[in-house]
Amino acid sequence: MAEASSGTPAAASRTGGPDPAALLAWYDRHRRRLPWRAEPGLRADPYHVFLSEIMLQQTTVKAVGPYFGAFLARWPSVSHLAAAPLEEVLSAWAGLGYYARARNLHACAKAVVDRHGGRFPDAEAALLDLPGIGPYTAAAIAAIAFDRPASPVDGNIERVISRLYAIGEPLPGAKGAIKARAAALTPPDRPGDFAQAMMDLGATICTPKSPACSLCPWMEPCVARAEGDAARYPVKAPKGEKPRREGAAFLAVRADGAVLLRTRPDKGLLAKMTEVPSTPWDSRAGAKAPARAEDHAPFPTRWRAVPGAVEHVFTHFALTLKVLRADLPAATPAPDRHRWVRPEGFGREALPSLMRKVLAHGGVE
DNA sequence: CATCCGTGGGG
DNA sequence: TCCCCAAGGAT
Repeated sequence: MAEASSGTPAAASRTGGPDPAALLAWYDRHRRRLPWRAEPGLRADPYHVFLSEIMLQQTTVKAVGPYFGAFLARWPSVSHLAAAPLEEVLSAWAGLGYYARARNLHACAKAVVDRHGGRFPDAEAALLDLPGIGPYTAAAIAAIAFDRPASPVDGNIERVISRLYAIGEPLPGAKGAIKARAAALTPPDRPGDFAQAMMDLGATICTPKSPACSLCPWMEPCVARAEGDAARYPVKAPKGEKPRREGAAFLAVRADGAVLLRTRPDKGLLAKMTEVPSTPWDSRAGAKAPARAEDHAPFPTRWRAVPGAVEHVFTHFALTLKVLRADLPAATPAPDRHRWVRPEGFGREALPSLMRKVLAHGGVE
């Protein structure tokens, strides 16, 4: 066991396996500079690591950048974030998607303050107990922020490991084997850098479609590369069809420019986010005698169809939304649980991208 | 273990 | 155009 885990090039050539030191050397030369990362050799702020890791879940580095900066400027510490109203966190998060992350981010900040005195725990198990922090994020924070011997496995690392060892079992079944391989490779001295090195390798060299194997520090030990087609890993289970739903949104616009909005329910899709009132979204297959859209209108008036429609794709279904617009006097009152909001106030609303599309399609803003 | 949960960009 | 994907978690 001791010889297999020694990270010297000699040991690697003896065993034929990948050498962690080779990857770390590559990382020291080619690491990405990212807003949440510390300078080489320094340890990143746990709050920065936490915030970035939550934002980066299923989300690209490019998309996260502006949000990370805005959050850090507005809430410089976990205590500031914990003290913020949830509505403000949601409106700041609007557009980034997966809004349960924002709710959990806020709940987690409060838990860190309440249960840990405002300091993040450094133990993986304690991190795992926090809302919104799962196996990946717990290991990532432990390794990156505290240099604890943890082995986070994200999509990048799944891809790198599955190619390195040519793991033919499809995901997600292969996750256990991949995690075991990753843990076995993790060097005890630089676990945080090693995790980030694997992610950088996956993001810049060992990419999903056409990996740049000739530039890879692990080209020689990579079994998939030796087979000749690294891109066929990781093997994944086939995906099902994406159903389609449709509905209509009611864009009521007052003479003073205010638009009628409301807050979505506490659970489910876009929970607690702001929406333009709309009909339920029905799957078009089973709807044979759909009720008239006007039956779901916030109030009876002359609704006029805006030409065209809004198309939006969620993770598990695609949506076509017609927009019905009505122009009303400035004195029109808001129905129960609705509110009038002028465009200057949109920035304080938790408007998801779909609702931005609806507003734009209806000629607002 | 399967499903739900957003969004925007790239091949 | 369409499909895939991006530092996953909760239930």
